[in-house]
Amino acid sequence: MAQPIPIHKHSPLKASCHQCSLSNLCLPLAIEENELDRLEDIVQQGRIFNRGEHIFDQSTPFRSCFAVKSGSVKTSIITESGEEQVTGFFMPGELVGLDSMSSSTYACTAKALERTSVCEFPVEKLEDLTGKLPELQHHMYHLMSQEIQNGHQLAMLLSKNTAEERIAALLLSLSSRFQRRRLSPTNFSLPMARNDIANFLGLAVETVSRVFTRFQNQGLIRARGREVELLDVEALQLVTRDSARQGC
Amino acid sequence: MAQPIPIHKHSPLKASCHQCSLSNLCLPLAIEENELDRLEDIVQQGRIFNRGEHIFDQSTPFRSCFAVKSGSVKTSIITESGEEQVTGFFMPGELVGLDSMSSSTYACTAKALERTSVCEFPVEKLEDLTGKLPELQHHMYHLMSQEIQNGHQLAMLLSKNTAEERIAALLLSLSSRFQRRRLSPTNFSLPMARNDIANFLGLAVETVSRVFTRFQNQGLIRARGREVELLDVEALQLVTRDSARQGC
DNA sequence: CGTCCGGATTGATCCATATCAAAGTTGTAC
DNA sequence: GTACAACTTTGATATGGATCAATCCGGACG
Repeated sequence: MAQPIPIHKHSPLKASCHQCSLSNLCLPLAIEENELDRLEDIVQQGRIFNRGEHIFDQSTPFRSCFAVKSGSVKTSIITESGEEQVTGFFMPGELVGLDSMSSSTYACTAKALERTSVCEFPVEKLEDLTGKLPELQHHMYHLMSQEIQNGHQLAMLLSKNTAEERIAALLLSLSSRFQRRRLSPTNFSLPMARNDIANFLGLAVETVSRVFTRFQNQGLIRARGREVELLDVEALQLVTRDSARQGC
Repeated sequence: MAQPIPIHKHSPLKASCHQCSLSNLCLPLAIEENELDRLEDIVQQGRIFNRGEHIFDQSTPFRSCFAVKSGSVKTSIITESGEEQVTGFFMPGELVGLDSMSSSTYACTAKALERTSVCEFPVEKLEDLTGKLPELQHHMYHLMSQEIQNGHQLAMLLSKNTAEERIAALLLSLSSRFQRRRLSPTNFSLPMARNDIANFLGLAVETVSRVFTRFQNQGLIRARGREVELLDVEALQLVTRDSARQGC
């Protein structure tokens, strides 16, 4: 019997960091061209997940970090009682799993929000490599530190800002992340449901919905379902700084 | 003219990680006895700050991480508008500044909550050293990852939990951190003001105060000013899991 | 082409916590 | 010991967003 060609699992198209369009965002960013092979030696490319599939969950033994190659990923913590707290959204070029480097199983659950492909970096090998490439080590510290800062930023949003401010901030964050990938910063499609936005921002779905329509009525955005157009970026930025204006 | 003896700055009592009582909590934790010298070579010990003094702020160029040796430290972000968001409290054995490793100036402001001494680890040297000691590198990843998780935990608390749950969680967190240092887990003195607690937990001071008295009336704690005694730890744990119970 | 179903929107009501206001308390400097 | 300043507590009121309850929409599928 002829084996069907195993598209994803066993054709690990080695050596494509070199030609990956995300090499200026992802880990290769920190590596000299001539050292890139060493990263390619440890990466497992091309794993694909359909919308809704888990890349890992809190019971999976922690082995690897994952770089999003295409699609998008939602991470969340599920409490004993089944409650979910969305902790982040990850877009192409971003690294998922850094929060788990202190645990034996993953610290969160990662789910593909759409058809998503990821590159897998086994941490043991990654740590070996960062021990040899100071630039890469530095970059890892950089990424982790940024993730800590993101957390603080989120905490700030949650504890001090109104629903409108939180949503404006999220839209602008997404916008700038699309822009980094040279996609339109004003015209994009949200990878996540209203529910996920609500959960992430500590709001009720209904509130998210209402704020979207309010923004729409004020001419700040145009939104139909997940399609969003930012009509007035400056005004949105003003919204996020409203808490600032209180002081004046 | 005889120079006065420069107590802190130039008598860097080299080599005291060896005999430091926190060596099982702090960075030495990850290092073999015989490699400990290499850490001591880069650490600057014994800097002392009085209550209210800044160890660094957001305009200070980022150079070093600081391990708390005694006392305690509050970190917070100050926004352009002067608003403060407390991002964490650090106790002896804990490392301050990990969130800044992606920036040229510190990402937050660190202030001594009481008379506090810290050990300074210049990051440049620290990165060199972690490149050579895989165990230490691993430990750095571990610490940073934990800080990310703390952030997620806090976000969860802020977005899903009531005032009582948040405060119970903080008390229990402090309790277990005192315990790690072999101090009483039920009888301690809060290093921070009600205001800082409120800010950290996204509450108004008045609410914090009210919850403290409510807990007291319920016989969960005894509190006079900053002195706290946890009378019923199990009940407090139940409080933090109240959100869980909703689901049953 | 209708039906069904999950997600999204809209409306009405309620509540936890903020906010405002005023004492009380503690520490500390003189 | 007195007095100021900073912190804490307590009370009364207001409100942003949660919650409850329909209804609406769009896409998958028979």
